[in-house]
Amino acid sequence: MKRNAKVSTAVIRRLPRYYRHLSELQRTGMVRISSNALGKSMGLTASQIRQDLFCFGEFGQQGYGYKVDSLKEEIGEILGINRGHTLIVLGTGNLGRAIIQNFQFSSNGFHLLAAFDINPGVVGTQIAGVPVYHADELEDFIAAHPVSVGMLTVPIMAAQTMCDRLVNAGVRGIWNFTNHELAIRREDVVVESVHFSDSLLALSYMISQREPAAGAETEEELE
Amino acid sequence: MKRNAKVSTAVIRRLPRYYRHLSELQRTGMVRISSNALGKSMGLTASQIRQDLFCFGEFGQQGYGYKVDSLKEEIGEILGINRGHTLIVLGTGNLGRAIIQNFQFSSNGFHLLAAFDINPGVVGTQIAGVPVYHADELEDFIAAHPVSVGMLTVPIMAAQTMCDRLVNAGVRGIWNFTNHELAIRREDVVVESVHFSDSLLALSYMISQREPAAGAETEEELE
DNA sequence: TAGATTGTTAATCGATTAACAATC
DNA sequence: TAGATTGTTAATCGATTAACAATC
Repeated sequence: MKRNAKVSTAVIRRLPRYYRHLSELQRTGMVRISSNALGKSMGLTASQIRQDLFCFGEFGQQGYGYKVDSLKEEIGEILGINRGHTLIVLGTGNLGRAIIQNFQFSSNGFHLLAAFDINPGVVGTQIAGVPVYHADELEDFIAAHPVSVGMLTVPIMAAQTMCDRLVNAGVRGIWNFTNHELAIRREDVVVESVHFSDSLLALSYMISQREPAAGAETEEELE
Repeated sequence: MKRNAKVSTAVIRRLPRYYRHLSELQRTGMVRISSNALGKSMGLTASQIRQDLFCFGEFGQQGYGYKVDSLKEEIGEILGINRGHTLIVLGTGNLGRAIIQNFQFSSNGFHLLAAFDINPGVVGTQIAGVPVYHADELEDFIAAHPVSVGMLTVPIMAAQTMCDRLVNAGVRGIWNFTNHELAIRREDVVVESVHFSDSLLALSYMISQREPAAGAETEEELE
């Protein structure tokens, strides 16, 4: 991979893992690490790590390795953690509420501005300090506050409509937790989906591989 | 990819997407589909789809394409949806509760048996009809009921301990929602992690690419 | 039958790994 | 200095795409 060439999604998907592992190393007080040691702890080759970093610049020192602190900072910079990104939540059902209450938006570089819902029982309240507005106010809010990302935790029936409204209002990205495959026309808006069911089905496949096939016990009779 | 050769993770990750798209097509009443049309709707090439399916067998008819119903069934079979997999939930905080209440376990081939917690306020209650037991009872429960997968929605501090207990008790897979990178010794136990922060950081990277760099507006002054 | 589309092999492309000079 | 480890190019490996005979 030549530097400045288009970075592959494989590399992009590893960047947050690097960031997470480096944060962990930092917490344990480790000051420096070699590509070899980092690779071993992450299940990657040293070569791959150096190749990945090579896409973005030079972050190490020959004969020494990488300073944990500064490599973490650099990767955070690449990921856009210091860009002041903002986020709003669409849908404060169980999942939306759970993520608002538990997820560390700020340590991932996002400022959670507000949530939106249509349920009169929650509109006007706060969830973990985050104000909940009526969905009717969405466009006005975005016009008044720059919003980088809209997080979708609405019922699947409302997903595409709310997505369209977010895109039209000018958000840069959609963080989609619904099971709907969102259709986006604009080239400059990115969708990132968290599909729980894809994840569980992949796990289902993997554990099924080491099991006797369903109904295999009857094979004996057939022989 | 030769048939019966080891199936790559890239293929495994696409299988649930096929399943999801075929379910969607089925819902819209579509009876047959060609690899070409399916590819177009999923953003894949027809070649890739046929190559993927070739790993597992022959599911289409020359000159006709694939029957949506039966291809969905076949892929479900490959994913292990009909194997009677079972699941328990560890940790009934916001996230655990949200997933218990919202996620369609049964349509993904899993039977949700029970949840476990240590909070006296929830132990002994039910969540969406699922009984909540004390974590102390975990091993006894698994000994009495075959459990395929343990879902981890515990606080990060408890993640590794509960993971170890699940593995020792004999589960086949861990569905990990904590931010902890679980260490597993046994070769025959699979971990599948849903890392919200990896997902959001990847999105952060993608939206940052099309923005002026942070502080770019000062460059003018430097020239 | 003719047209369409699969199953499957071969070709291409891209990602990972290996190698090593540069250098701390 | 000698040893270690990076940055970077080259080699290898694997995944995707192309091609086409088989056949519905």
